[in-house]
Amino acid sequence: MDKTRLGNSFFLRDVLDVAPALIGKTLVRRFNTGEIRSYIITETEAYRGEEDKACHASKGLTPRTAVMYQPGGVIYVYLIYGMYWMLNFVTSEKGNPSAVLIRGIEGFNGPGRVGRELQLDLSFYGEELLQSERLWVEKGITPVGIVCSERIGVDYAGKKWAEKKWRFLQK
DNA sequence: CGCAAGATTGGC
DNA sequence: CCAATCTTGCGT
Repeated sequence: MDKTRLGNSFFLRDVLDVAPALIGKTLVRRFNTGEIRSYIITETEAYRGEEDKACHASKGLTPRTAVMYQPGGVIYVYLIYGMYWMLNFVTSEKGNPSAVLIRGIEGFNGPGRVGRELQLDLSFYGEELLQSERLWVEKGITPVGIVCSERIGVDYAGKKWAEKKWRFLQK
């Protein structure tokens, strides 16, 4: 096991700490062909607990959100608009359903493009980042600067939650 | 059981 | 502006 792979202690923190900390980290994907590609994470968004109306866990514990109730360090993927797989990492301790959406990696901006590049599918749901042979996160670079802004596409959650500046990106 | 909307993207 | 494409949650 690689020494630089980020373990559960990295993800067992508040999602508002983990989301910005992921900027500059290295996302590693080992494809079925055996090819390994690495990408620097450039943009993330935090979704924080049942009270966050923009977070899927605001619907409570369902088959879809169940993985978010696990301890941090596992993968949460879901299909949106029938064609895009969104990549998320669960954070926080067990029972505090939060996750970080990976909105951008170097060369690929937008969560849909990220999922397409990484060739994600439902089989990644619940996979542990510390154990996975095909997707994990490693120590990366020190970002020169991180800026935050409002999350994208969550107006439906109402003003209180839509205006939270929980989107983080490399300056 | 039907249906509207979605943490999006790309084309017209 | 709007279609693609399908899962999910909610209303009936």
